[in-house]
Amino acid sequence: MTLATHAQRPLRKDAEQHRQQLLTAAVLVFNEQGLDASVTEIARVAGVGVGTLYRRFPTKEALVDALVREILDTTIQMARDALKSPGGTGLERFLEASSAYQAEHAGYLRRLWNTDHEMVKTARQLIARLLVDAKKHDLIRHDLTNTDLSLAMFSLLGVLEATLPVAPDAWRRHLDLLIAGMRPAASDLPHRALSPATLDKVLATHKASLVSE
Amino acid sequence: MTLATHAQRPLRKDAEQHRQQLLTAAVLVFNEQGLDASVTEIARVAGVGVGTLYRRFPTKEALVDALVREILDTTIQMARDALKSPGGTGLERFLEASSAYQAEHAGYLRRLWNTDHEMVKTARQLIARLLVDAKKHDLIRHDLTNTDLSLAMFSLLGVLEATLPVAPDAWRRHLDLLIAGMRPAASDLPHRALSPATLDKVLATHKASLVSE
DNA sequence: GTCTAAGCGGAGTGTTCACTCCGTATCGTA
DNA sequence: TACGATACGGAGTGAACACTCCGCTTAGAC
Repeated sequence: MTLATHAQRPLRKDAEQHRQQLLTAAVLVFNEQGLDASVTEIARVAGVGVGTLYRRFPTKEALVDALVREILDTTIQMARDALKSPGGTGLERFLEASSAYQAEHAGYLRRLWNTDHEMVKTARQLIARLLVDAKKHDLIRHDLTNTDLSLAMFSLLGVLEATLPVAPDAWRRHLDLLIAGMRPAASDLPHRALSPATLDKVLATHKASLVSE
Repeated sequence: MTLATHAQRPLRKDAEQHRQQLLTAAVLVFNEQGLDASVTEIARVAGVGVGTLYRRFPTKEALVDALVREILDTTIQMARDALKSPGGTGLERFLEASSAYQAEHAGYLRRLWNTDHEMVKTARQLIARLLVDAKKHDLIRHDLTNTDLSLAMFSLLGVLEATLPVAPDAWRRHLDLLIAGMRPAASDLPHRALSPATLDKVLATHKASLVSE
């Protein structure tokens, strides 16, 4: 939860506390109002001035980035934990746990998979291992790919964004459906999966469009 | 494609033409830049002044509404056509056809299911009939509900929004997965489906949040 | 051809943001 | 306790946007 990332010299005690208050407030406000929430509002909720916010985070973008790192951090940890699950059940565990966690941060989830950071690569590699493991135990159909799982994430995001305020658990039912579709079956899925290279391009482009607007 | 909706007295010939140009331009621009695209840009692409745009559509919201009606109109027609399909295959046909069509209007799809208009009710009733028919022929699992289909729509929207510019067909693969999950299976989906009433509330709230921001 | 209701363009208006600047306050060391 | 480095607040700035207003233009009825 603390997510250090201290650069060089540690912050003064009060400054560090304000930094934490800002991060907490940002989570709260973004979840309530979405990414369009104003920085002024975040500062207000945190109980500090906008000046303080901007001394700690040079742009609004940087603030969101810090939150995203925090999510990625937790997600990676969840994937690592899931790898210890017996009998190839790790993937399903991970999908459920990470969705539940992400449901609490849906306000800025779109930024999650669109960062260049090493962390995204790490997360995707871990998930790939979960998929291999699940296939090995015949819990998941063999024609399912890593890119399919990425699409499934976007799909859950779409459901989350639509339902969260009113039906905070609706994503569970949808995940049920997705997992049912992932089970081994007599015939392969009709269309070809996205290539990893294409998916990378998707993520890169998506990021660009989020920034430009 | 023409979507009359003339109020009382017909528009002057040039005015009607400008109206069409504006609608066409709006589709183009919203698809390229999303709903945040500026009204000025739409007018520019249409080759008219902003004044003209505002004489035809009193607010930006009204312009989007006109586009949404156009999509709903087509979607309803597709559902009607699908009902004529033999052997309970109508639902799958409809899901594919309407997704393909909606992929060309992804820029403002979020507004689709959030209008109060009679058309949404009509569309949902038709889709419900498609579902009943598919179940009758044992093509779709019996514990699947209408609200599940709505969630599936949001899910596809999430995929579309993320992939469209780079991989315009990615949604097909995801739809494959969804449909695979909808097939009859030995056990029911673990979690309970959303009630229709809750879904209605979801849509209403979603709309409100779109307007306020 | 004339006349007028209908339509037009785009500068202007008010508002909302992200972000900056600087006079003041506080931390923490000696 | 004193003092410099660090941090603070929030008014101010410029840009972007939705929407309005009004002097000019044009369609189309006679």
